Amino acid sequence: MSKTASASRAAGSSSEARQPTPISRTYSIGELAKMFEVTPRTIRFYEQEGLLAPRRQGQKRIYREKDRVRLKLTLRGKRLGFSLAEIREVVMMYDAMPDGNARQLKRLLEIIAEKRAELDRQLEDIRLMRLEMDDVDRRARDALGQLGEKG
Amino acid sequence: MSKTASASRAAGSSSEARQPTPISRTYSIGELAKMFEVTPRTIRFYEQEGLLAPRRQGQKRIYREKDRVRLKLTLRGKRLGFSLAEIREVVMMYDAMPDGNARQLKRLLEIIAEKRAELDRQLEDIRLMRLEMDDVDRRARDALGQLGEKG
DNA sequence: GTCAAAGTTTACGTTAACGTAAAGTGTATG
DNA sequence: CATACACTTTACGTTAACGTAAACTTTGAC
Repeated sequence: MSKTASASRAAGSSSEARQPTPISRTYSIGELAKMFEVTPRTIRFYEQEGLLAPRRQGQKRIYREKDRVRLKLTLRGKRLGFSLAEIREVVMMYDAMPDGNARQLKRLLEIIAEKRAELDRQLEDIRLMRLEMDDVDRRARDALGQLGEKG
Repeated sequence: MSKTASASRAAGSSSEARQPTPISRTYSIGELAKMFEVTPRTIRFYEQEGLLAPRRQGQKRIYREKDRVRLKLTLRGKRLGFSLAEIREVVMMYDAMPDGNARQLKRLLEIIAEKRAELDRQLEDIRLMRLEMDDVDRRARDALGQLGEKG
């Protein structure tokens, strides 16, 4: 939010040989960190908070596609102002889904509905804030114009 | 964000006599607090952080329309995940506008552009998150349906 | 083998945004 | 006049989300 992080668009070379299993490669913590512009510390912290659960190869953490996706979703949630606790709630429910009982599933639907309502509120907030910024923008340009004329 | 604050819709009695100056009434800190569902402490804190500057009547803080609007904007910014420092930046620039020099005005326009870009990123994040939630929702309902059939 | 790079654990530090408690002031009301 | 209520200042406490430092292991390169 306050990071001014310009989204890094890594240009993939289009001449890569098709992988046999293009979906199931793994990542080190450093790779993920660079990929998402966070520190390894952050990723370990998310694990500690129950948001990630990478395999181990000896001592080292091995991240799979699923982990990468989870990290992506987590960071997206963060950008939208959700707390890690809130994000975990959704993520864990989602994982518990396949064998979930009716009560759990209904709870999940409830949570989803809540989050959706919050997103809707955010959309409205964004809309209003944009209007205000348009106004400020216009005034500033006007003022600049005035300065130019009589300057 | 994590407050589950249901927006309180205060039903205004429609039989109030028309105020002579309907726009320039004042508010106590408690009134504003209730109005926006925050504590007085929060409002005082925002003042301390340079986001509000109410008049005083003796020792007591007197808030005017302008202050109320500022508080509203501040809370909106917060809901969108902006820090108080970021919010202050915009608000103070805005206030310095009328007599602003060209450099300040351009700086303001820059800030506005940055914030706008951030809002756009948020819109995209919301869009993606919604898609994912739609998916989770559908799966959960399917699973519930299955349980109902073979239950 | 050794050196650098990347990884690990443990633990204390930091910042933002308030919460909470104590102690005092002002005023309207029974 | 006493009491209740809303307000004030001062100051220490708390939580989330990491940062940072220290000390150690693993691993590929030379």
